[in-house]
Amino acid sequence: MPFERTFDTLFAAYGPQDWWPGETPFEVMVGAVLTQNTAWSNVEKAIANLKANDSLSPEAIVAAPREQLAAWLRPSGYFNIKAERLGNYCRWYLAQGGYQSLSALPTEPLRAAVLSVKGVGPETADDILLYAFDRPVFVIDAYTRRIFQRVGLIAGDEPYETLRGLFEQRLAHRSERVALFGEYHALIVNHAKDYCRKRPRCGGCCLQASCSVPEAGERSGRCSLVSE
DNA sequence: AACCAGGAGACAT
DNA sequence: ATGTCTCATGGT
Repeated sequence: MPFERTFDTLFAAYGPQDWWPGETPFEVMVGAVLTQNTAWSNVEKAIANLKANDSLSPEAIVAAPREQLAAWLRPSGYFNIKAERLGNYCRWYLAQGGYQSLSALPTEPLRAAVLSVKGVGPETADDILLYAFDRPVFVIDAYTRRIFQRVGLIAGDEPYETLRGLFEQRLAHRSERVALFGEYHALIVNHAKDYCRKRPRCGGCCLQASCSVPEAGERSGRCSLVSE
């Protein structure tokens, strides 16, 4: 059960992550779009701008002029593209009748619907499904590919859907899958932030026996999550 | 001062 | 199906 053992290793090292950062489902959705290829610290500033202008709602975002929205989103980078994508998402979201209405859909149809929004790809969609709609989908990001490639469990270049299916099936027997998947993805990202990013190019994979997650305060260990 | 961050779409091959 | 380019701010 390598997939479960990896989770146990990370959980033992870091404990519960209590993700996603965001006070409401809608804030989670906004964060999911804004964090595309972007550091979360930058996303926080953009969300703070929306809040400061009482515009963290689909209605306000749809009503805002593109220029205004782009200005608010500026700290999160790609602000013109993200203003467009966030606008697309909010118009779709309102047209579908909002959270309650969407919640009535089964997981796969809901996922297909979210994916139909231009600017929402598989990872963003799964962030939204998992953390805003509490659906048991496994999020595959660049870190996940890198870690499990180095552990030797995947090739690393499989299509997104292939990996999502693999992870979900290897963990299909577990209960509380929404909580498990949510913690798992959070732990992987946290591992990259709090450990790997501080030790770039250390030469191996942190999750192998020869490169285990160190005890708190320990400085040794090897990791190449941030690599080449 | 390069490097890269919790990707996705357009386009060519 | 599979590569390459673009988009952009901010921290290390």
